[in-house]
Amino acid sequence: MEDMEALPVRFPSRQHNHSSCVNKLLGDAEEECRRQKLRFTEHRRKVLEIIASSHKPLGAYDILEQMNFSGRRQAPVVAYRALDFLINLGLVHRLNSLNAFVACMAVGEDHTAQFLICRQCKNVGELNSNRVSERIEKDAVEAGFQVDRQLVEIIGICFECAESG
Amino acid sequence: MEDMEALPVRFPSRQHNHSSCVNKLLGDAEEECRRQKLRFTEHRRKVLEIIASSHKPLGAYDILEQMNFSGRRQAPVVAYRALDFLINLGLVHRLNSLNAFVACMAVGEDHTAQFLICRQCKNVGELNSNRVSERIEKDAVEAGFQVDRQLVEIIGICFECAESG
DNA sequence: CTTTTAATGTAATATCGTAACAGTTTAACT
DNA sequence: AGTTAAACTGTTACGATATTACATTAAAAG
Repeated sequence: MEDMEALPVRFPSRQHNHSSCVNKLLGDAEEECRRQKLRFTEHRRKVLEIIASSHKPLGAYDILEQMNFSGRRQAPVVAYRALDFLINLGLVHRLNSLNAFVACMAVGEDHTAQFLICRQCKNVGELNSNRVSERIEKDAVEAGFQVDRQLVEIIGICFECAESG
Repeated sequence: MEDMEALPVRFPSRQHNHSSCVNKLLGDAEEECRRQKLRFTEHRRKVLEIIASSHKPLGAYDILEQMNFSGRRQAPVVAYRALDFLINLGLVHRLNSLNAFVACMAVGEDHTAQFLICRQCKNVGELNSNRVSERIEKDAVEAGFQVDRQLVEIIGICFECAESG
């Protein structure tokens, strides 16, 4: 028997308002850092803000370009350090097939994620299907493998691009 | 009701014989190229041979190191060109989380693959679970996404490593 | 046997990511 | 407050991964 619950999925629609995403995410980050007694420093805030302002994945060097605080160019390591922190907190995800980063769309929900990458508009959505993650877990175990982590990236065409040809 | 067929999975055991893998794969490659009227050149053969001789994923530069034909070092692009060719033929897979390449273990079976990456011994196995790929396909479609390609990498501990501590 | 297509050789360069280490800030503890 | 330990930052240098561009050669198709 199929599970009939609605499938949690977030795919950014074309005209949706980024600034509310950004604010929500910054708020979540602050709260999470307070809870875990971690420091939400300027670099970290800035990087999160940059990533959250785009639903297209950004490379580390794209992010760097937007970090020129006082005309001064930051060293790559600055971006990577902030990214590592944000990824560990679960606020940012890394897309391995693109060497790029996106903001998490389901912060704090203790979710597994599968990424939906539209090869036309380049937007990235997040599918949070427990059915998928459980299926992978079960089959891996059946094959004698102990799973730590799943990386699932799905390349294709999003709803809006399919409609508009 | 669950599908009770055996789950196709290939994980290289520690003492298995590489040279038979290599020979099988080279044979498959030749046949496939004949069928598709493609050229199985020296570079391509050599790269496939190198990759097939290892069940640990190899980086492009690892492969290059083993391509020094006449003491002469090849340019990176030589390896990448051969890799592209072999990947398109389905003889080699790319592991995005490692920037590395492994030989396909199920050539010609028209399979989808999920990769099992042991973080201890670094060996990589191939799980060919239609249940997984169909679950992903279904859920993505339900989420309004048209799937072209799935990239699934599973990080964990393989059977042999789990046993031997 | 010539035309066209595919593959190679070669150099240069772009892109992505990390190591190492000195200096500074912050938190925690007398 | 003053001291210590831990975390963060600044800076330089470098390593690893991957692609572009273009001239040349080899193979297949006509």
